Amino acid sequence: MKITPENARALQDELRTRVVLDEPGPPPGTGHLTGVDVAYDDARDLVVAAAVVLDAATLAVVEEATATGRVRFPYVPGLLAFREIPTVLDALDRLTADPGLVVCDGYGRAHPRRFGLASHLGVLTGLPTFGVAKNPFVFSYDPPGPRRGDFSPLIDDSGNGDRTEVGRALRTQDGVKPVFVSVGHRVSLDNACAHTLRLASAHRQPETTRRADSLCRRVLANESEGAPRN
DNA sequence: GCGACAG
DNA sequence: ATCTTGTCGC
Repeated sequence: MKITPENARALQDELRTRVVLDEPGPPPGTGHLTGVDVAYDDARDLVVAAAVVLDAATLAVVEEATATGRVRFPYVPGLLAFREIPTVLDALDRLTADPGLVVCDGYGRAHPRRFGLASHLGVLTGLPTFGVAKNPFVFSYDPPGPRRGDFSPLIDDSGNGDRTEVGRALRTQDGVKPVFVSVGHRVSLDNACAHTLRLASAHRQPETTRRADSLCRRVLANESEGAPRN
């Protein structure tokens, strides 16, 4: 059956039962960290995904891969994964290196049904994943302290009086707006935040996201100006 | 019913 | 996400 915005929510509820939340994940500074991101050209119906593997100890680029596809799903808040994941999976498949821990541009558990992009990608690939988003989406938080490393809980208070912690607002640079970290698959929140801080030593956003973002934008620009596609 | 709402 | 130049500051 084709996935539509109507049945996508039910699919999320089903896939959510496969998320693993009781593993700490790889310790910071070891193995590989892979950033994934996507860029769109809606007018030309094009989508380009990028996967960039970094050495966790040095943050040096180990390998890059991209994939191009057609836009198959509209942007619907809460259903972002269905729009982004097909092309992201293609890009990951083109990697030779072990992706290690995957860092997504968006949410994991911080999602209306606790199954954001990072959770979805983790379940589909089996890889440890977490998400780092630029906005708090529908959640609330008290501003963390002003220094790099300060954080506060990201709260879902949409329920019946409950205030579930779904992630963290994490300050990655002194005096700069925090990023919003949440667990995807097979990683603890503490560990995800530790990785994020290491990856964001020079900028607000983690190096994984910055690298993947610039790569898919670059490729999309080339594809749009008539370069041969694959 | 209407508006808000990751990217 | 995307549309978009110069400009302020380290």
